[in-house]
Amino acid sequence: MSDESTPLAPASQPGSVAGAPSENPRAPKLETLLAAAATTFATRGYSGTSMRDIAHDSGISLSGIYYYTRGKSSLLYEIQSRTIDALLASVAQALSTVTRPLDQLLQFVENHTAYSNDHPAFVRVLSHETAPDGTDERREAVELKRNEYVKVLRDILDRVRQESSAPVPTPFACDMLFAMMSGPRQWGVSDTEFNVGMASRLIYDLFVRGFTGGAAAARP
Amino acid sequence: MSDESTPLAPASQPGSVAGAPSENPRAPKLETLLAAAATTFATRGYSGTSMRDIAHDSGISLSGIYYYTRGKSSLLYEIQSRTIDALLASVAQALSTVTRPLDQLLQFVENHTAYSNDHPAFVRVLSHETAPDGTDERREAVELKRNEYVKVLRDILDRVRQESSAPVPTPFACDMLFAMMSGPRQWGVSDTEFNVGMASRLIYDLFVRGFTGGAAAARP
DNA sequence: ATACCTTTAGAACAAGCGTTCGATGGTACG
DNA sequence: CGTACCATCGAACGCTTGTTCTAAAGGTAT
Repeated sequence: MSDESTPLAPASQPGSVAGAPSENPRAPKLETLLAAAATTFATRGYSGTSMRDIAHDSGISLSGIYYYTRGKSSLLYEIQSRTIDALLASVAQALSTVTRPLDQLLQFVENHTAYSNDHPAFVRVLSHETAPDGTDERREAVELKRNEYVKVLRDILDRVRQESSAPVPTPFACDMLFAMMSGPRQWGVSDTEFNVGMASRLIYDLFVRGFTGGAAAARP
Repeated sequence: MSDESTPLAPASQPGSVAGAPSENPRAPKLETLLAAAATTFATRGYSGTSMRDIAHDSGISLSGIYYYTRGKSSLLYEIQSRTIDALLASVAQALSTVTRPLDQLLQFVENHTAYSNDHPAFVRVLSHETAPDGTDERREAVELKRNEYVKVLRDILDRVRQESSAPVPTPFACDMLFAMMSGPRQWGVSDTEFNVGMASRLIYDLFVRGFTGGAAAARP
């Protein structure tokens, strides 16, 4: 059913870290293309974005895009896949430095908020957009890894709950926290701008005080 | 510039309340149409929804739609306009019953959560979708009323803050609370299903305990 | 039966869509 | 110089889009 004619690129790590570019010569332009596509997807939505829009925004000609990617839905998949991979990797590294549940929670919040602040378009596309093309094992793969990411937070919350006998059920609290962290804001875009550290600390404080019975605080 | 040839309908109240249908004879079918459009917009997105999709889902023929509405973007505007009007009306009524800030906050949360639960598609379209057609005074009208709705909550939070000397800035807290209330959840759809009252109470408790220093509770 | 108004739907339109094709210029190596 | 390969692009394809046109069916009053 599926034609895997062009190998097209094994895909390096997503975090836009300058690693070893010698492996795939056309990787850097792919990166540019994905960044432009992510921005346009994030602002206009997947269905609201045409390939001509992406061509215009990326500076690559319409037909030139197909030299780097297999099509529109592949662009979306690549963006989502790289983003969730990067989130999983960076949160794993962040969590390895602390052990106490509340400290791990703070690490998770800070890591997620920071990444969302650094790559807003990518995170927005990951959490808000979905390919309507349907029958795809690739979408399921992204879904799987996203559940993995959610499970990391849920496990942390479970441990926090055991320590402090929190009254709010864990899955529900998990949803609430993700909702708080998933900027940009939908309703009343607050004119006051915070730096990333301030915002993540506010979210952490607000949530932990509400989740546990008021006994907050964590200091690594 | 704008052609207002067809009067088309002064539009009754949105809450799908059976009032006096004698005023506009084609109102009931318009209601059906809007409901179908809202559901499809909510699931497939505005750009991802074709007029043929709406025709199929509503049971009205493609060209028949244009007898009831002026076009696709008018459908979106009508949905959003009616929804924000209904939200403003119902929250005004709910707030008139109580005076203490914390009680008003609880009323707001319960009202918004209940309405979102009763008309999920409409609220989702209101908060997530935007007409890309651009130059429209109608979009600005919706935006204005939405800001009005946000201001209601912000004012309540200001009063709560004055009473309890909360450490979190009000606009930020307002965004957080809206994020918590704006279901359906984006990340890890919690398998546990609550009834509406339980969910709104959980959100209220979680938020108030985090916003104020832990002194929660309100009982009307 | 005639005239009129409301409501519906099939057919068609131009514009825009994702995607493909063939051709072009540019290096690298014989 | 010639050949092969890589990167790139304009033009075009078939299809879907939102919208309009035209005609006809159903109902009621004359």
